[in-house]
Amino acid sequence: MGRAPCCDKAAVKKGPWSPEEDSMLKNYIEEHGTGGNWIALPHKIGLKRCGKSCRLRWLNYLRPNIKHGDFTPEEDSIICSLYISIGSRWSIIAAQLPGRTDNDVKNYWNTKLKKRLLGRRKDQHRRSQSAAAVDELPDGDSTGERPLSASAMERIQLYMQLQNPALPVPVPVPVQHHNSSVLTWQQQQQQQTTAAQSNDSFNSSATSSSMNVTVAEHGRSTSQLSRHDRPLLTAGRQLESAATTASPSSADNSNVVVTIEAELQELLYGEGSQMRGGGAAVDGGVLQVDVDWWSYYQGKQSPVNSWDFTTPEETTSVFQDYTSVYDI
DNA sequence: AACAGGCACAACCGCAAACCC
DNA sequence: TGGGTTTGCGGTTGTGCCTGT
Repeated sequence: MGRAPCCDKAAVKKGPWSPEEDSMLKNYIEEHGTGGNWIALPHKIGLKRCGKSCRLRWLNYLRPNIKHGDFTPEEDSIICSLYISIGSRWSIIAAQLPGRTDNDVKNYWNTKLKKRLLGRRKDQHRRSQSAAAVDELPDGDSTGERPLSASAMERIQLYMQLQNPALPVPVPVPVQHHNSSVLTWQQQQQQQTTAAQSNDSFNSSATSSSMNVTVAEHGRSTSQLSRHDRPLLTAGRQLESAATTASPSSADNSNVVVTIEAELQELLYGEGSQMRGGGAAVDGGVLQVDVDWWSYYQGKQSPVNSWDFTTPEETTSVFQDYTSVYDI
């Protein structure tokens, strides 16, 4: 006996929404709100739709102030930077882009940005080679090691290619236990749990203060946080924890992140391109980076980031967390 | 003009986390 | 505190449009 379905699938309409359905849903929510129960909502309205479908339609399309299409270079830059920093956390990335939804960002990444970034280096390294290697990886074993996710692999691939296009595309190697500085997946999970438990109040950390800014943007104080905001807090915790568990053995590449940012802009917009008067420029073969990017992370510019990377070193540590585990 | 393939976007699905009783 | 319910998220699929042949 499986999980109970969230709705009666036979009695529920699927597929594209009609303008009539849109207006019914929009009018009702604007007048009455969601009532705190999406499952019950379609019945109240008289819509033959699943509650989840209503929620998605509202959040991704009908909600006020939704932007569609035409991402700006600034948005491109934020998406790429955050993707490399934290992976496919689309809701978090979208939270930094006012008016954008996670679905929008995800689609934009998958259909355009990823191809733009990886595609430019494709001539040098056949991606099929790495794809085959990833396919052959085991699904994990009894020791609890987790295979590298496609997202993480992609990020490392991007990173390695950006760092040195001449290198072959890396193939992840499951962690060996000979190096005490390298944490297994289980150990990291354990440490993250411990870190979360020892930080229950979550008030005095940098994470909390930056969270407050984000929440304020939505017109609510921290005390008014609903559970819908908490994934952000959880993500902040996880990132904070990941930063502290990063391997110390691979410490000194604090400029990696800003270098990635600079190169991202080159890949996206061409060599020597600059944004907002900042970004990267190539000077005598050495990348000169104006760290405008970090002002996002430090709350100096809007939109403000919603977690607690306060230095490039911390984000770099998160990246190290991925690379160290797989002996890359 | 017809067809195939690619692309972009909307929508769905399954799972895990959070909530509530 | 445990179990059922709801929500949110990320991955995947479906569909319509566009472009090239």
